[in-house]
Amino acid sequence: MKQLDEETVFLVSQMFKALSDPTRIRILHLLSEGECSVGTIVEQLSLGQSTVSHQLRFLKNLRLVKSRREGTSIYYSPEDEHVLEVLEQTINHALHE
Amino acid sequence: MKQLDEETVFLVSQMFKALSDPTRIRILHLLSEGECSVGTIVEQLSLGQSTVSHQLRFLKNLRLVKSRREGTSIYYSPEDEHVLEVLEQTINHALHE
DNA sequence: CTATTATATGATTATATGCTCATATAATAC
DNA sequence: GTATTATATGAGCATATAATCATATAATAG
Repeated sequence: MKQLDEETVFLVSQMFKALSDPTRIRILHLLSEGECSVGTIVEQLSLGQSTVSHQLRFLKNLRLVKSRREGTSIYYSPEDEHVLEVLEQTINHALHE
Repeated sequence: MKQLDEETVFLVSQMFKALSDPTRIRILHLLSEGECSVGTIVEQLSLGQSTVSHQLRFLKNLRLVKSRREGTSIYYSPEDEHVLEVLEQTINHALHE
């Protein structure tokens, strides 16, 4: 794997950009423990509703989370196993250093 | 591992921020194949000398690379095995999808 | 000492990012 | 239909980021 083509580098950078923001890290980490409605995320993480919605849209555009509607609530859960693994791996690494 | 403390989240976000920029990804990937002088990086990746120096400083501050001087040249190499693993893992993931 | 080569640094600028506020949409209850 | 609840979206703003340019530093050659 000598030279990286531009598209690959861009894709990889996008993946890591998703994980480079504290708010998104906290949301993904929470979702790694199980599906949550937007409201639950807002409560659990003490974030603004708008902030959470914006970040969820960001994560959904990258296909890192998926959602389903149930009545007036929308439930989110992780969609990309690899990214979740990398996140949890790195959290453990940070915790045990 | 229920709640993440603020410092851990910040550390993790910093790690991923380092990997979230195409230029830094290309530099780290190149270094993963072996030690390089600044000039070599500039040539191999067709980047500005100043750009490379700035990004190397960024990576060095996060202890992701180390350097040694040899005459007027300075040679850089990766320092954090874990981050390098995560990077190569994700590059492979991106390539094979 | 001066000149040359390699690298680092500071300032500037353009763009990207993330939050907040206000408003819009969607589903349900009445 | 209106009211309520849950979520999404657009605009604005403040801050962060990354590239470029010019200049500074460090090591060596002469």
